[in-house]
Amino acid sequence: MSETTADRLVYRGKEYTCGIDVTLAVVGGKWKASILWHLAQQTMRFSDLQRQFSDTTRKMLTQQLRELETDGLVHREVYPQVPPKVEYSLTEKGMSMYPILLQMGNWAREHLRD
Amino acid sequence: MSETTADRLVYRGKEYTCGIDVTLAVVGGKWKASILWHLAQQTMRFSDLQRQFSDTTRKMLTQQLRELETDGLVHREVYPQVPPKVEYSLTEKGMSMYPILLQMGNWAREHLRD
DNA sequence: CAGGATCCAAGATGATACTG
DNA sequence: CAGTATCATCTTGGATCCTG
Repeated sequence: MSETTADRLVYRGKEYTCGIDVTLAVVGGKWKASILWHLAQQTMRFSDLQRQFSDTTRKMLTQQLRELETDGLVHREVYPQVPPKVEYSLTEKGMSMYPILLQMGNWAREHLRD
Repeated sequence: MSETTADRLVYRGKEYTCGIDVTLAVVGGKWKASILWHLAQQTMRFSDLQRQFSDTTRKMLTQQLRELETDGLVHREVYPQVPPKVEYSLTEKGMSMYPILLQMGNWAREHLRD
């Protein structure tokens, strides 16, 4: 992330009005917060994630994981064997997001009673 | 927000896998975080917000404000006069989100260097 | 001034089939 | 097992015009 003029931020070629929006761009995608939460509990194989997100297509899951990997929050470890084995885990950067995710969860429970 | 079975949450008719996703649904919309941040600084008229978000259409701004109002984060005060005057401010619930927004902004600055 | 209504383009997501 | 490719669809966001 780099700063330009008058509080404008640039991250990966896109402009944002504030850091909050950058964070939302990184963790706000569909399923991303959930993925991060699950990976914070334990390293998981792709098939484990598929089980957790049974109503999500493989395509979406893969896509979101790739983006999280690109942003450096998730590490993807490929074991060169047949059948393939791929494990996903959080990087330090990913871990650093965890406390904020917890607070977001708590906020919903405390403030959004129907 | 209410709980159903196996960690499933329901908020305003939609199902979510966790509270984090509910929070993201509420504050993750386009411009919403920015709107909340600005309103945390001061009450603003619609025209003030238009100036701040000059590259946003009235339609989008109105839509996002309406949703924030529905979710109880923003208060909309209409003054019955001609020409109309409408002021937007944060509710207590909206204010309660502010610390988390700040943390999200800080996280981006600390962890997302290009 | 502060919007609402309508139509359309673009982007995000889903279904399905195929692969090393 | 862990994907990719392609096509269809559903949802968002923008442009434009109208109103009390």
